[in-house]
Amino acid sequence: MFGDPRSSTDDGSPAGESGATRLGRRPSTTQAELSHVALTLFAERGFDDTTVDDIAAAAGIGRRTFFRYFASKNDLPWGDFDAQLDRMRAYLDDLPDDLPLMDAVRASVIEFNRIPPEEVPWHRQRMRLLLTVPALMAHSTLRYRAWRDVVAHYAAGRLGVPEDSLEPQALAWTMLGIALAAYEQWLVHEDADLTELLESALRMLGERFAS
Amino acid sequence: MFGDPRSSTDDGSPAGESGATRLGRRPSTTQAELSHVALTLFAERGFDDTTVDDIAAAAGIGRRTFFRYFASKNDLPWGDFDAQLDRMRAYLDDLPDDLPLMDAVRASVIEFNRIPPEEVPWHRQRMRLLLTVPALMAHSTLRYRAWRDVVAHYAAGRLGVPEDSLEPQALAWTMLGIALAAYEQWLVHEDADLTELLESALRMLGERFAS
DNA sequence: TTCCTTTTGGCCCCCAGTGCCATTATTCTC
DNA sequence: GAGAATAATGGCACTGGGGGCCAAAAGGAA
Repeated sequence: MFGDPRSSTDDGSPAGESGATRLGRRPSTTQAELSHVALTLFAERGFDDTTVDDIAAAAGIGRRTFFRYFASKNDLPWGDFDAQLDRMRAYLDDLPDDLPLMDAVRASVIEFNRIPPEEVPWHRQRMRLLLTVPALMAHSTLRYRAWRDVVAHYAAGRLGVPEDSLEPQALAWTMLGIALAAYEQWLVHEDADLTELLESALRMLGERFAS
Repeated sequence: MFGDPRSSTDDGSPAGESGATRLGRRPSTTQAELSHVALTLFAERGFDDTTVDDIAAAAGIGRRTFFRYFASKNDLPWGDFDAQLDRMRAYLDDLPDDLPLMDAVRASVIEFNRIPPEEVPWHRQRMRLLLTVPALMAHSTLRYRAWRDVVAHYAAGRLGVPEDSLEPQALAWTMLGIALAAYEQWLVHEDADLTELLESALRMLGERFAS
Protein backbone atom coordinates (compact mmCIF):
# COMPACT_ATOMS: atom_id res chain seq x y z
CA MET A 1 0.00 0.00 0.00
CA PHE A 2 -0.92 2.61 -0.88
CA GLY A 3 -1.85 5.65 -2.74
CA ASP A 4 0.84 7.37 -4.67
CA PRO A 5 3.52 9.67 -3.39
CA ARG A 6 3.46 12.39 -6.02
CA SER A 7 1.55 14.66 -3.68
CA SER A 8 4.79 15.53 -1.92
CA THR A 9 5.60 19.20 -2.23
CA ASP A 10 8.50 18.90 -4.59
CA ASP A 11 9.04 21.17 -7.54
CA GLY A 12 12.45 19.77 -8.32
CA SER A 13 14.40 22.83 -7.30
CA PRO A 14 16.40 22.34 -4.14
CA ALA A 15 15.00 25.59 -2.82
CA GLY A 16 11.50 24.23 -2.79
CA GLU A 17 8.80 25.93 -0.76
CA SER A 18 6.16 28.29 -1.98
CA GLY A 19 6.66 32.00 -1.21
CA ALA A 20 7.95 32.88 2.27
CA THR A 21 11.74 32.55 1.94
CA ARG A 22 12.87 30.47 4.84
CA LEU A 23 15.88 31.15 6.95
CA GLY A 24 19.22 29.39 7.01
CA ARG A 25 20.93 27.02 4.63
CA ARG A 26 18.68 25.29 2.12
CA PRO A 27 18.27 21.52 2.11
CA SER A 28 20.50 19.98 -0.51
CA THR A 29 17.97 17.39 -1.64
CA THR A 30 14.47 16.12 -0.98
CA GLN A 31 12.76 13.00 0.31
CA ALA A 32 11.34 12.34 -3.13
CA GLU A 33 14.74 12.71 -4.76
CA LEU A 34 16.39 10.32 -2.33
CA SER A 35 13.57 7.86 -2.66
CA HIS A 36 13.96 7.94 -6.41
CA VAL A 37 17.69 7.40 -6.30
CA ALA A 38 17.27 4.53 -3.88
CA LEU A 39 14.55 2.80 -5.86
CA THR A 40 16.83 2.85 -8.86
CA LEU A 41 19.67 1.29 -6.93
CA PHE A 42 17.37 -1.32 -5.44
CA ALA A 43 16.26 -2.28 -8.91
CA GLU A 44 19.86 -2.70 -10.00
CA ARG A 45 21.46 -4.52 -7.06
CA GLY A 46 18.55 -5.50 -4.89
CA PHE A 47 17.51 -4.07 -1.53
CA ASP A 48 19.83 -6.03 0.72
CA ASP A 49 22.89 -5.45 -1.38
CA THR A 50 22.42 -1.71 -1.41
CA THR A 51 23.86 0.00 1.65
CA VAL A 52 22.86 3.36 3.00
CA ASP A 53 26.34 4.54 2.08
CA ASP A 54 25.64 3.57 -1.52
CA ILE A 55 22.45 5.58 -1.55
CA ALA A 56 23.96 8.60 0.13
CA ALA A 57 26.90 8.53 -2.25
CA ALA A 58 24.65 8.21 -5.28
CA ALA A 59 22.61 11.14 -4.04
CA GLY A 60 25.73 13.18 -3.33
CA ILE A 61 25.11 13.65 0.37
CA GLY A 62 26.75 12.37 3.51
CA ARG A 63 25.56 9.24 5.22
CA ARG A 64 24.68 11.23 8.32
CA THR A 65 22.54 13.55 6.29
CA PHE A 66 20.61 10.67 4.79
CA PHE A 67 19.21 9.84 8.19
CA ARG A 68 17.80 13.32 8.47
CA TYR A 69 15.62 12.67 5.44
CA PHE A 70 14.62 9.11 6.30
CA ALA A 71 14.50 7.57 9.72
CA SER A 72 15.51 4.24 8.25
CA LYS A 73 16.47 2.54 5.04
CA ASN A 74 13.16 0.71 5.24
CA ASP A 75 11.24 3.94 4.88
CA LEU A 76 12.60 4.74 1.45
CA PRO A 77 9.88 3.04 -0.57
CA TRP A 78 7.13 4.70 1.44
CA GLY A 79 7.68 8.32 0.58
CA ASP A 80 5.44 10.67 2.50
CA PHE A 81 2.90 8.17 3.75
CA ASP A 82 1.50 10.41 6.44
CA ALA A 83 0.23 12.77 3.79
CA GLN A 84 -1.60 9.87 2.17
CA LEU A 85 -3.20 8.99 5.44
CA ASP A 86 -4.38 12.55 5.85
CA ARG A 87 -5.95 12.32 2.41
CA MET A 88 -7.79 9.17 3.37
CA ARG A 89 -9.00 10.64 6.63
CA ALA A 90 -10.33 13.67 4.81
CA TYR A 91 -12.06 11.50 2.22
CA LEU A 92 -13.82 9.48 4.90
CA ASP A 93 -14.88 12.56 6.82
CA ASP A 94 -16.48 14.01 3.71
CA LEU A 95 -18.67 10.99 3.07
CA PRO A 96 -22.35 11.41 3.93
CA ASP A 97 -23.38 9.99 7.27
CA ASP A 98 -26.22 8.00 5.83
CA LEU A 99 -23.94 5.94 3.61
CA PRO A 100 -23.76 2.45 5.15
CA LEU A 101 -20.52 1.88 7.02
CA MET A 102 -19.33 -0.95 4.84
CA ASP A 103 -19.99 1.04 1.69
CA ALA A 104 -18.08 3.99 3.08
CA VAL A 105 -15.07 1.92 4.03
CA ARG A 106 -15.11 0.08 0.74
CA ALA A 107 -15.24 3.33 -1.19
CA SER A 108 -12.35 4.79 0.77
CA VAL A 109 -10.17 1.77 0.17
CA ILE A 110 -10.82 2.03 -3.55
CA GLU A 111 -10.19 5.76 -3.56
CA PHE A 112 -7.05 5.55 -1.48
CA ASN A 113 -5.51 3.12 -3.91
CA ARG A 114 -6.36 4.93 -7.09
CA ILE A 115 -3.17 5.67 -8.97
CA PRO A 116 -2.70 7.75 -12.09
CA PRO A 117 -1.59 5.72 -15.12
CA GLU A 118 1.81 7.37 -15.42
CA GLU A 119 2.64 6.39 -11.85
CA VAL A 120 1.80 2.74 -12.30
CA PRO A 121 5.30 1.47 -13.12
CA TRP A 122 6.88 3.23 -10.12
CA HIS A 123 4.11 2.12 -7.87
CA ARG A 124 4.52 -1.46 -9.03
CA GLN A 125 8.20 -1.26 -8.33
CA ARG A 126 7.65 0.06 -4.83
CA MET A 127 4.94 -2.42 -4.01
CA ARG A 128 6.99 -5.29 -5.32
CA LEU A 129 9.72 -4.35 -2.88
CA LEU A 130 7.33 -3.88 0.00
CA LEU A 131 5.63 -7.21 -0.55
CA THR A 132 8.64 -9.39 -1.30
CA VAL A 133 11.72 -8.15 0.56
CA PRO A 134 11.51 -9.65 4.06
CA ALA A 135 13.00 -6.65 5.81
CA LEU A 136 10.46 -4.40 4.12
CA MET A 137 7.56 -6.76 4.65
CA ALA A 138 8.34 -6.65 8.32
CA HIS A 139 8.79 -2.93 8.57
CA SER A 140 5.64 -2.26 6.58
CA THR A 141 3.62 -3.63 9.43
CA LEU A 142 4.15 -0.40 11.29
CA ARG A 143 2.78 1.57 8.37
CA TYR A 144 -0.15 -0.75 7.97
CA ARG A 145 -0.96 -0.16 11.56
CA ALA A 146 -1.28 3.56 10.99
CA TRP A 147 -3.54 2.83 8.04
CA ARG A 148 -5.67 0.47 10.10
CA ASP A 149 -5.99 3.13 12.74
CA VAL A 150 -7.57 5.46 10.22
CA VAL A 151 -10.12 2.84 9.24
CA ALA A 152 -10.77 1.77 12.82
CA HIS A 153 -11.17 5.36 13.95
CA TYR A 154 -13.80 6.03 11.33
CA ALA A 155 -15.64 2.77 11.94
CA ALA A 156 -15.63 3.33 15.68
CA GLY A 157 -17.16 6.75 15.20
CA ARG A 158 -19.87 5.39 12.98
CA LEU A 159 -20.63 2.48 15.30
CA GLY A 160 -20.50 4.54 18.44
CA VAL A 161 -18.01 2.22 20.12
CA PRO A 162 -14.45 2.70 21.41
CA GLU A 163 -11.77 2.75 18.73
CA ASP A 164 -9.92 -0.15 20.30
CA SER A 165 -12.94 -2.40 20.60
CA LEU A 166 -13.22 -5.57 18.64
CA GLU A 167 -15.51 -4.59 15.79
CA PRO A 168 -13.65 -1.61 14.36
CA GLN A 169 -10.32 -3.37 14.90
CA ALA A 170 -11.43 -6.54 13.15
CA LEU A 171 -12.95 -4.52 10.34
CA ALA A 172 -9.72 -2.58 9.86
CA TRP A 173 -7.65 -5.74 9.85
CA THR A 174 -9.95 -7.34 7.36
CA MET A 175 -9.83 -4.36 5.02
CA LEU A 176 -6.06 -4.38 5.17
CA GLY A 177 -5.98 -8.03 4.32
CA ILE A 178 -8.35 -7.62 1.42
CA ALA A 179 -6.33 -4.75 0.03
CA LEU A 180 -3.04 -6.59 0.34
CA ALA A 181 -4.45 -9.71 -1.24
CA ALA A 182 -5.55 -7.57 -4.15
CA TYR A 183 -2.11 -5.98 -4.36
CA GLU A 184 -0.46 -9.36 -4.50
CA GLN A 185 -2.66 -10.30 -7.42
CA TRP A 186 -1.84 -7.01 -9.07
CA LEU A 187 1.86 -7.73 -8.85
CA VAL A 188 1.51 -11.19 -10.31
CA HIS A 189 -0.63 -10.11 -13.22
CA GLU A 190 1.16 -7.47 -15.26
CA ASP A 191 -1.96 -6.36 -17.09
CA ALA A 192 -4.39 -6.31 -14.18
CA ASP A 193 -6.17 -3.19 -13.04
CA LEU A 194 -5.75 -2.49 -9.34
CA THR A 195 -9.12 -0.86 -8.85
CA GLU A 196 -10.89 -3.79 -10.45
CA LEU A 197 -8.99 -6.24 -8.27
CA LEU A 198 -9.90 -4.32 -5.16
CA GLU A 199 -13.54 -4.17 -6.14
CA SER A 200 -13.66 -7.86 -6.82
CA ALA A 201 -11.88 -8.68 -3.57
CA LEU A 202 -14.26 -6.51 -1.59
CA ARG A 203 -17.25 -8.04 -3.33
CA MET A 204 -15.98 -11.49 -2.47
CA LEU A 205 -15.83 -10.56 1.19
CA GLY A 206 -19.59 -10.16 1.39
CA GLU A 207 -20.36 -13.23 -0.67
CA ARG A 208 -17.99 -15.79 0.72
CA PHE A 209 -17.90 -14.83 4.35
CA ALA A 210 -21.59 -14.52 4.94
CA SER A 211 -21.85 -17.15 7.62
CA MET B 1 -0.21 -15.62 17.87
CA PHE B 2 -0.35 -18.42 18.50
CA GLY B 3 -0.74 -21.73 20.08
CA ASP B 4 1.55 -22.47 22.95
CA PRO B 5 5.18 -23.48 22.79
CA ARG B 6 5.31 -26.18 25.44
CA SER B 7 5.35 -28.83 22.74
CA SER B 8 9.07 -28.28 22.32
CA THR B 9 11.06 -31.36 23.20
CA ASP B 10 12.55 -30.18 26.42
CA ASP B 11 12.84 -32.27 29.55
CA GLY B 12 14.89 -29.71 31.38
CA SER B 13 18.11 -31.69 31.35
CA PRO B 14 20.74 -30.17 29.09
CA ALA B 15 21.28 -33.55 27.51
CA GLY B 16 17.75 -33.69 26.20
CA GLU B 17 16.79 -36.17 23.49
CA SER B 18 15.05 -39.48 23.96
CA GLY B 19 17.00 -42.71 23.51
CA ALA B 20 19.62 -42.89 20.74
CA THR B 21 22.66 -41.26 22.34
CA ARG B 22 23.82 -38.75 19.82
CA LEU B 23 27.41 -38.22 18.85
CA GLY B 24 29.69 -35.34 19.77
CA ARG B 25 29.46 -32.63 22.37
CA ARG B 26 26.03 -32.05 23.85
CA PRO B 27 24.25 -28.72 23.47
CA SER B 28 24.71 -26.65 26.59
CA THR B 29 21.18 -25.28 26.62
CA THR B 30 17.90 -25.34 24.71
CA GLN B 31 15.70 -22.98 22.74
CA ALA B 32 13.05 -23.15 25.44
CA GLU B 33 15.59 -22.39 28.16
CA LEU B 34 16.95 -19.39 26.31
CA SER B 35 13.49 -18.15 25.50
CA HIS B 36 12.57 -18.35 29.15
CA VAL B 37 15.65 -16.49 30.30
CA ALA B 38 15.05 -13.81 27.71
CA LEU B 39 11.37 -13.34 28.53
CA THR B 40 12.32 -12.78 32.14
CA LEU B 41 14.88 -10.14 31.21
CA PHE B 42 12.44 -8.44 28.86
CA ALA B 43 9.91 -8.22 31.66
CA GLU B 44 12.51 -6.60 33.91
CA ARG B 45 14.23 -4.11 31.62
CA GLY B 46 12.10 -4.08 28.49
CA PHE B 47 12.87 -5.53 25.10
CA ASP B 48 14.94 -2.71 23.65
CA ASP B 49 17.06 -2.29 26.75
CA THR B 50 18.02 -5.94 26.82
CA THR B 51 20.94 -6.76 24.54
CA VAL B 52 21.78 -10.14 23.11
CA ASP B 53 24.91 -10.02 25.25
CA ASP B 54 22.74 -9.66 28.33
CA ILE B 55 20.71 -12.68 27.37
CA ALA B 56 23.70 -14.82 26.50
CA ALA B 57 25.41 -13.85 29.74
CA ALA B 58 22.30 -14.62 31.79
CA ALA B 59 22.06 -17.99 30.08
CA GLY B 60 25.75 -18.68 30.59
CA ILE B 61 26.64 -19.04 26.95
CA GLY B 62 28.64 -16.97 24.49
CA ARG B 63 27.01 -14.42 22.30
CA ARG B 64 28.04 -16.32 19.22
CA THR B 65 26.39 -19.44 20.51
CA PHE B 66 23.15 -17.58 21.08
CA PHE B 67 22.76 -17.09 17.37
CA ARG B 68 22.92 -20.84 16.83
CA TYR B 69 19.77 -21.24 18.91
CA PHE B 70 17.90 -18.25 17.55
CA ALA B 71 18.39 -16.62 14.20
CA SER B 72 17.55 -13.28 15.72
CA LYS B 73 16.65 -11.58 18.96
CA ASN B 74 13.19 -11.08 17.52
CA ASP B 75 12.60 -14.80 17.39
CA LEU B 76 12.89 -15.29 21.11
CA PRO B 77 9.22 -14.89 21.98
CA TRP B 78 8.14 -17.27 19.23
CA GLY B 79 9.64 -20.50 20.46
CA ASP B 80 9.22 -23.34 18.03
CA PHE B 81 6.53 -21.86 15.85
CA ASP B 82 7.03 -24.27 12.97
CA ALA B 83 5.89 -27.11 15.20
CA GLN B 84 2.69 -25.18 15.89
CA LEU B 85 2.09 -24.72 12.21
CA ASP B 86 2.51 -28.44 11.64
CA ARG B 87 -0.10 -29.03 14.29
CA MET B 88 -2.52 -26.71 12.56
CA ARG B 89 -1.91 -28.26 9.16
CA ALA B 90 -2.58 -31.69 10.60
CA TYR B 91 -5.76 -30.49 12.28
CA LEU B 92 -7.08 -29.07 9.05
CA ASP B 93 -6.22 -32.16 7.07
CA ASP B 94 -8.15 -34.31 9.52
CA LEU B 95 -11.35 -32.34 9.16
CA PRO B 96 -14.09 -34.01 7.10
CA ASP B 97 -14.36 -32.83 3.53
CA ASP B 98 -18.05 -32.11 3.78
CA LEU B 99 -17.56 -29.52 6.51
CA PRO B 100 -18.16 -26.12 4.90
CA LEU B 101 -14.91 -24.28 4.24
CA MET B 102 -15.67 -21.36 6.51
CA ASP B 103 -16.61 -23.67 9.34
CA ALA B 104 -13.41 -25.62 8.92
CA VAL B 105 -11.23 -22.54 8.94
CA ARG B 106 -13.06 -21.07 11.88
CA ALA B 107 -12.65 -24.27 13.86
CA SER B 108 -8.95 -24.46 13.12
CA VAL B 109 -8.37 -20.88 14.24
CA ILE B 110 -10.13 -21.63 17.51
CA GLU B 111 -8.24 -24.86 17.99
CA PHE B 112 -4.87 -23.40 17.11
CA ASN B 113 -5.26 -20.77 19.76
CA ARG B 114 -6.43 -22.98 22.55
CA ILE B 115 -4.04 -22.65 25.48
CA PRO B 116 -3.97 -24.63 28.71
CA PRO B 117 -4.78 -22.54 31.78
CA GLU B 118 -1.35 -22.87 33.34
CA GLU B 119 0.24 -21.41 30.23
CA VAL B 120 -1.96 -18.35 30.12
CA PRO B 121 0.34 -15.97 32.03
CA TRP B 122 3.36 -16.83 29.90
CA HIS B 123 1.35 -16.63 26.74
CA ARG B 124 -0.01 -13.24 27.76
CA GLN B 125 3.51 -12.05 28.39
CA ARG B 126 4.71 -13.23 25.03
CA MET B 127 1.74 -11.84 23.16
CA ARG B 128 2.02 -8.51 24.89
CA LEU B 129 5.56 -8.23 23.63
CA LEU B 130 4.66 -9.33 20.13
CA LEU B 131 1.79 -6.88 19.84
CA THR B 132 3.34 -3.83 21.45
CA VAL B 133 7.09 -3.73 20.86
CA PRO B 134 7.56 -2.16 17.42
CA ALA B 135 10.54 -4.30 16.47
CA LEU B 136 8.58 -7.42 17.32
CA MET B 137 5.39 -6.24 15.68
CA ALA B 138 7.37 -5.78 12.53
CA HIS B 139 9.22 -9.06 12.66
CA SER B 140 6.05 -10.99 13.48
CA THR B 141 4.77 -10.25 10.02
CA LEU B 142 7.06 -12.92 8.68
CA ARG B 143 5.59 -15.46 11.07
CA TYR B 144 2.07 -14.39 10.28
CA ARG B 145 2.84 -14.98 6.67
CA ALA B 146 3.71 -18.61 7.33
CA TRP B 147 0.48 -18.93 9.25
CA ARG B 148 -1.50 -17.36 6.43
CA ASP B 149 0.08 -19.78 4.02
CA VAL B 150 -1.31 -22.68 6.00
CA VAL B 151 -4.81 -21.24 5.85
CA ALA B 152 -4.53 -20.25 2.20
CA HIS B 153 -3.17 -23.66 1.24
CA TYR B 154 -6.11 -25.41 2.83
CA ALA B 155 -8.68 -23.00 1.40
CA ALA B 156 -7.16 -23.26 -2.07
CA GLY B 157 -7.41 -27.02 -1.91
CA ARG B 158 -11.03 -26.89 -0.86
CA LEU B 159 -11.94 -24.30 -3.49
CA GLY B 160 -9.98 -25.96 -6.24
CA VAL B 161 -8.10 -22.79 -7.10
CA PRO B 162 -4.40 -21.87 -7.05
CA GLU B 163 -3.02 -21.12 -3.63
CA ASP B 164 -1.90 -17.66 -4.65
CA SER B 165 -5.24 -16.64 -6.12
CA LEU B 166 -7.29 -13.92 -4.58
CA GLU B 167 -9.91 -15.83 -2.64
CA PRO B 168 -7.71 -18.04 -0.44
CA GLN B 169 -5.28 -15.17 0.09
CA ALA B 170 -7.99 -12.74 1.11
CA LEU B 171 -9.54 -15.34 3.35
CA ALA B 172 -6.23 -16.02 5.05
CA TRP B 173 -5.57 -12.32 5.57
CA THR B 174 -9.01 -11.85 7.00
CA MET B 175 -8.63 -14.73 9.42
CA LEU B 176 -5.32 -13.35 10.60
CA GLY B 177 -6.89 -9.97 11.17
CA ILE B 178 -9.78 -11.42 13.09
CA ALA B 179 -7.47 -13.45 15.28
CA LEU B 180 -5.18 -10.52 16.02
CA ALA B 181 -8.08 -8.24 16.80
CA ALA B 182 -9.28 -10.85 19.29
CA TYR B 183 -5.78 -11.08 20.78
CA GLU B 184 -5.64 -7.36 21.27
CA GLN B 185 -8.89 -7.50 23.18
CA TRP B 186 -7.56 -10.37 25.21
CA LEU B 187 -4.54 -8.35 26.25
CA VAL B 188 -6.60 -5.36 27.27
CA HIS B 189 -9.07 -7.36 29.33
CA GLU B 190 -7.26 -9.31 32.00
CA ASP B 191 -10.17 -11.60 32.70
CA ALA B 192 -11.27 -12.32 29.16
CA ASP B 193 -11.27 -15.80 27.67
CA LEU B 194 -9.38 -16.02 24.39
CA THR B 195 -11.55 -18.71 22.87
CA GLU B 196 -14.70 -16.73 23.56
CA LEU B 197 -13.19 -13.63 22.05
CA LEU B 198 -12.19 -15.52 18.93
CA GLU B 199 -15.64 -17.02 18.58
CA SER B 200 -17.31 -13.70 18.97
CA ALA B 201 -14.96 -12.07 16.49
CA LEU B 202 -15.53 -14.80 13.93
CA ARG B 203 -19.28 -14.56 14.42
CA MET B 204 -19.13 -10.85 13.82
CA LEU B 205 -17.41 -11.40 10.52
CA GLY B 206 -20.43 -13.14 9.08
CA GLU B 207 -22.92 -10.67 10.50
CA ARG B 208 -21.33 -7.35 9.88
CA PHE B 209 -19.66 -7.96 6.58
CA ALA B 210 -22.51 -9.56 4.75
CA SER B 211 -22.76 -7.00 2.01
C1' DT C 1 44.51 -43.65 23.58
C1' DT C 2 43.20 -42.14 19.30
C1' DC C 3 39.80 -40.83 16.02
C1' DC C 4 35.53 -38.84 14.73
C1' DT C 5 31.69 -35.91 15.47
C1' DT C 6 29.32 -31.98 17.24
C1' DT C 7 28.99 -27.77 19.81
C1' DT C 8 31.17 -23.87 21.63
C1' DG C 9 32.85 -19.22 21.66
C1' DG C 10 36.40 -15.96 20.60
C1' DC C 11 37.87 -12.76 16.98
C1' DC C 12 36.91 -9.77 13.45
C1' DC C 13 34.06 -7.99 10.15
C1' DC C 14 29.77 -5.46 8.02
C1' DC C 15 25.93 -2.51 8.36
C1' DA C 16 21.99 0.30 10.43
C1' DG C 17 21.19 3.92 13.37
C1' DT C 18 22.40 7.88 16.86
C1' DG C 19 24.63 11.69 19.67
C1' DC C 20 27.75 15.30 19.35
C1' DC C 21 29.60 19.22 17.23
C1' DA C 22 32.24 22.00 14.21
C1' DT C 23 31.47 23.76 9.50
C1' DT C 24 28.94 25.81 5.77
C1' DA C 25 25.22 28.23 3.46
C1' DT C 26 21.67 31.57 3.70
C1' DT C 27 18.87 35.41 5.36
C1' DC C 28 18.13 39.32 8.38
C1' DT C 29 19.67 43.41 10.78
C1' DC C 30 22.46 47.22 11.64
C1' DG D 1 28.94 45.44 3.61
C1' DA D 2 29.91 43.37 8.12
C1' DG D 3 28.35 40.82 11.24
C1' DA D 4 24.50 38.14 13.96
C1' DA D 5 21.04 34.59 13.67
C1' DT D 6 19.32 30.38 11.70
C1' DA D 7 19.30 25.99 9.55
C1' DA D 8 21.36 22.14 7.08
C1' DT D 9 25.56 19.40 6.46
C1' DG D 10 28.71 15.76 7.39
C1' DG D 11 32.61 13.85 9.88
C1' DC D 12 33.71 11.03 14.02
C1' DA D 13 32.93 7.77 17.27
C1' DC D 14 29.93 4.59 19.43
C1' DT D 15 26.19 0.92 20.17
C1' DG D 16 24.02 -3.28 18.78
C1' DG D 17 22.43 -6.99 15.65
C1' DG D 18 24.11 -10.46 12.78
C1' DG D 19 27.51 -13.65 10.35
C1' DG D 20 32.05 -16.05 8.62
C1' DC D 21 35.85 -18.39 10.12
C1' DC D 22 38.25 -21.51 12.90
C1' DA D 23 40.59 -23.42 16.81
C1' DA D 24 39.31 -25.54 21.10
C1' DA D 25 36.24 -28.32 24.08
C1' DA D 26 33.35 -32.27 24.98
C1' DG D 27 31.50 -36.21 24.10
C1' DG D 28 31.17 -41.38 21.87
C1' DA D 29 33.30 -45.25 19.31
C1' DA D 30 37.51 -48.10 17.90
